Amino acid sequence: MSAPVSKSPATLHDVAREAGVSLATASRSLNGSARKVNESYRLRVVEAAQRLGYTTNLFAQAVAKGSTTTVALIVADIADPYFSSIAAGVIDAAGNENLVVTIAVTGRSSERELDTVRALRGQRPKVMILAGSRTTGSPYEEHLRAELSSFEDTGGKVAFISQDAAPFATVLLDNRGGARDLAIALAGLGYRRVAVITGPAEIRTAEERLDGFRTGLAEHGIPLLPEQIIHADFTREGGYRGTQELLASGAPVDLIFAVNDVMAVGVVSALRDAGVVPGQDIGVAGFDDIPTVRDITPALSTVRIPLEDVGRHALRLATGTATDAAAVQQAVSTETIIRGSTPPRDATAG
Amino acid sequence: MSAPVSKSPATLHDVAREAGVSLATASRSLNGSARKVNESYRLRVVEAAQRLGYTTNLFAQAVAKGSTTTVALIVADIADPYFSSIAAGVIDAAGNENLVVTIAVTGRSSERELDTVRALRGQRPKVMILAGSRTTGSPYEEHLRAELSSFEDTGGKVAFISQDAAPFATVLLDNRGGARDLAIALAGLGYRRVAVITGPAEIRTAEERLDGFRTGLAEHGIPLLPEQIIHADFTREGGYRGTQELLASGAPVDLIFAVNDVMAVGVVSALRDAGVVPGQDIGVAGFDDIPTVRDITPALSTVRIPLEDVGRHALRLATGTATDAAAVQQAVSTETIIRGSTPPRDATAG
DNA sequence: CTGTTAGCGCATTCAC
DNA sequence: GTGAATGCGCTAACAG
Repeated sequence: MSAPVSKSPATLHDVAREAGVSLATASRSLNGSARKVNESYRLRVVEAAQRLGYTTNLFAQAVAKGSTTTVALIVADIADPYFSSIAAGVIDAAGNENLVVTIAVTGRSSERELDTVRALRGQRPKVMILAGSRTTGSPYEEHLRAELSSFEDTGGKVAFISQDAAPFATVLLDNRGGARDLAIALAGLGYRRVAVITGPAEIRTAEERLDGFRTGLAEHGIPLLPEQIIHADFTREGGYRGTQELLASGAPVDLIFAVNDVMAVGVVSALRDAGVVPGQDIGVAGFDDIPTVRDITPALSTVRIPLEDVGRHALRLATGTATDAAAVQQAVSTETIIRGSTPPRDATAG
Repeated sequence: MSAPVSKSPATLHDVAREAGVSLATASRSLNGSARKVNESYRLRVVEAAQRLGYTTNLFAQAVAKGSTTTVALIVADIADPYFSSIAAGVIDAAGNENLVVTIAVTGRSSERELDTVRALRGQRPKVMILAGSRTTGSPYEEHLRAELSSFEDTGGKVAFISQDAAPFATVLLDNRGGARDLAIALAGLGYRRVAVITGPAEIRTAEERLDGFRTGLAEHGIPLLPEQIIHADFTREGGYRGTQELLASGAPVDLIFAVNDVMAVGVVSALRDAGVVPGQDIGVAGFDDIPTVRDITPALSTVRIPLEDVGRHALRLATGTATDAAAVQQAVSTETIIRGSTPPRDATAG
């Protein structure tokens, strides 16, 4: 017994024949164009298509029209809530414009990022959105820019999320300002001996947040010495290990700022595992306001970034749907959020 | 001054001309085929391509070959860690086979799911992976199956994640068995008065877990009465509200089982907000073992599903890369994980 | 092994 | 308005 022969999908040609009209008429009545086809014909075509289970072959359409309906999104790690929230926003906005989004991950490797961009160009996406944070000093950065420029030269559009990546469109995250505001708020709560757990030095987002935080502290006359800064992976594990390292050093601390929430979550767990009560013995703050930080104990103080909006923004910026037509950069406002992880210091300190 | 004219991307034709060879030779040396082209020619072609910044137009390639390198992944909500973890697995496995994955979200609407599948068919993906859990009694289910069957008839392959969706390939999640084992473990710890916060009745995953849990309890002679079962949204908020409802009812409970971790997280927060200490006053357990449940307090007891593996599995199942060639269904083993949210009852109860 | 030619499925310009 | 013919970028026979 032979397996059922796999028929190939119905083509526009089939539909036209079934409806007894020409290929051209079928095309016109099914897919856009300056519609000027007799309603009765149109109906017959639509019905024939229905009967045959016809679906436009987007690839073929793309080849014929020379343009696609694809947007490529490149993230470091889709399982990271930071990126998955942004992805949700991008996908949502894309849906509104009838665009399909393909997602690729780089695992935070600049090399893979470059490879990915190159591979994705084969898709001839209408736009490419790079959500990973930029690194400094990577030998691939330059090639990446070249690749992206070439992509734009050939009709594509790219949008970055994070820091300024001129000449490309960018949804600017105010890392410095947000961190500065947070530092000021925290200083106002009475924290004085702070440590920062940051990411690898090449990650610009980490550096900017560290820098902004330092600035804010300085405004309150609080120093941030090199030994109070610990570099670790930009992940939950990084935050965890960084905290262990900090604790081991015996440095007196009343506050730990982790440059992103995912790390901060690791900080909180590490503290607890070490018998230190987060929020009580030591304050903890993060950055991003990912969904889970409301649910850990104590709830985490952080800097809110409207992640989904950022994703939506990026897409609209790239497709030119953004209301602010001229804007090639859109800054997103951040908001300091104080929760239980950083109670007023004078009230809780021993 | 005029804006730079957007050149169109270099075509294979351009490359061939630049290299002084025929179109066919260029094609052969650049993209696969049974390679048998003179090395010196190949080199010239490759260099020319490099010089022109040529990238294969995957769309055109797809049209010509009649097959694509796309896999479509359909999830309820990409920002939900359950789905984003699965997505990470799918993307990872896809990368190994040089496949690009496009993601679409349904927001848990069967109607949108159907629409999405239809739309995605236009992409002529090699495989379609449906990760959302199935619903029962939806008028769209039938249409969905028809659409998917038609998709398979025309050469596509579909894979489901969750419950049996014959005749389609499925990565089977042992919801019943996992929940049963959990119930048994929990009963063994001394819990007796349990409540379950489950999802909408149409969601099969929720029903299966509820059912399995009930079975496990029954084996210990513990009943699960209707009034001890609360239906809520399949989300964090659902868990939160369901708990409020439960608390308001005044029913005496020593354990709450939420049918998924995301809901369980809501349960824990609701308890805490109500002044009830989770894990101490009332035990809490979930299902899935999403990453964050390790980091909430107390850490959540749950049933572990290797989410990323599930994603990888699904892809391999669909592409036929699965080692177990004959398998059209792959069951994934679950593991009961007891953490701080369900300490031995006799030791903690007042 | 290389070049020529004919499609792939669709959009579109051009006559009718 | 409608249909026939051409081309999009590429692959796959097909000859040389």
